[in-house]
Amino acid sequence: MATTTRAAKMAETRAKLIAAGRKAFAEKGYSGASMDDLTADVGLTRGALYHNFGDKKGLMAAVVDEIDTVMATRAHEAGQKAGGSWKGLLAEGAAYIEMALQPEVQRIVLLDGPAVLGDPSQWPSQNRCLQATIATLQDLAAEKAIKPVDIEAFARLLNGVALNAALWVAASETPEATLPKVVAAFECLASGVLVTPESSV
Amino acid sequence: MATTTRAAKMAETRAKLIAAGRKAFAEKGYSGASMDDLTADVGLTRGALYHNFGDKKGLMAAVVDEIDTVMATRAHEAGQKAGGSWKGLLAEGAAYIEMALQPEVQRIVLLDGPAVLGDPSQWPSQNRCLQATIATLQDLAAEKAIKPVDIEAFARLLNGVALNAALWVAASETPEATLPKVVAAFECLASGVLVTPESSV
DNA sequence: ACTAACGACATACGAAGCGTATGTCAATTG
DNA sequence: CAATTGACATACGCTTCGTATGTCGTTAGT
Repeated sequence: MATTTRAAKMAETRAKLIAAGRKAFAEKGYSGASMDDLTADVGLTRGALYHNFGDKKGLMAAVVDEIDTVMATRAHEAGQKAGGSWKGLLAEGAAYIEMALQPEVQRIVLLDGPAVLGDPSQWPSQNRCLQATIATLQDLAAEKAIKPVDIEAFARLLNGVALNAALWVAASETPEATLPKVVAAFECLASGVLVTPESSV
Repeated sequence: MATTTRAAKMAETRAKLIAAGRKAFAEKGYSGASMDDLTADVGLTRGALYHNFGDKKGLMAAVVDEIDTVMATRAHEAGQKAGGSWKGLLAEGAAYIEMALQPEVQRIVLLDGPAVLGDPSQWPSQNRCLQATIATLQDLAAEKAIKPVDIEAFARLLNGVALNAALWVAASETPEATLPKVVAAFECLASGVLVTPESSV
């Protein structure tokens, strides 16, 4: 396998471009990032970019998808580790909030992403994460632990809260002090769906 | 008063530019809106724009502030009309969701605004709206009707839910059918703060 | 094995758009 | 009534995006 196949080489350039885009978009913002510069940073030109991703927005979509997918899996894992469906739901939300504190996530996924790619609820990666939340809520519904609310709507709102919460925490002057208050408020909001106050399912 | 004073004339050009910006930003998006075109639409040039607002972002800030201020007052009025603090909180949220269904609000305030101006929680107009929500929550706290949660954090999250909810409703295939489900989910989330389930304070 | 087609990427070109520097004219002021 | 100020227009340079064209290595067909 000393011979690098062409497909592998192309995958490598794609990976390099995504990495460069991730860095540039995070540091300069989407509109501030120059395609000439970011391709040159990895020893390529815009030719490679337009061949692989179509246009600037295409690279942005790839970058967002990568970050978002990692976030979804991490949140899901956090939910699995917690004991019980209800604890899992809270852990999932907390994990989201904490991940969204990274400047890279803030700038790319929360601020520029919606402007460039449109409503996040339409992104394929967001939908993946949404499925996890919906599954957890369905478990709770099976246990008769929650009110008869539309599960998809509730799940979308819950995810939205987590992202919004992170946005505020990061922008606050003292993020460390704000974080626990926000997590508490998040759990308070989420508990609205429970039939029995302070349940521990 | 047949003589138009200079200040009034300048205020008029400002108003014309804001109106033109509102239209262009809503139709083309922030990055797609050309300053040459939008100023020409009201019989001016970019000279007037850079003199009055500094740069493109300056006009965007003025446009967002105008829209956001109207939204805040409308939501506050809706809250006042409802009977009781708790009903008022729900009415406020519902009003926000419904206003955010307008394409103009969607595009300018929810999608492009954060990318151009940064985290919405830092906008002066958003803070005005936040104060209203906080005041309502403080009323509820005085009535001992809610849990001892950090009021500012809860208020920010609640506002975030409303905006996020609207974003999803507008993007859904059948907004009319989705709206009631979302409002129900919103009320479910908000009820998490109550000490007594299904209160009617 | 040799040539023809194809794919991946580079280079060259044209078209906007933004921000600034400079110009102009009316209105105010002393 | 002259001088200055302020509101806005015009002109310019710079950067950037997207595409159209070119090049070279690789694969396929015989």
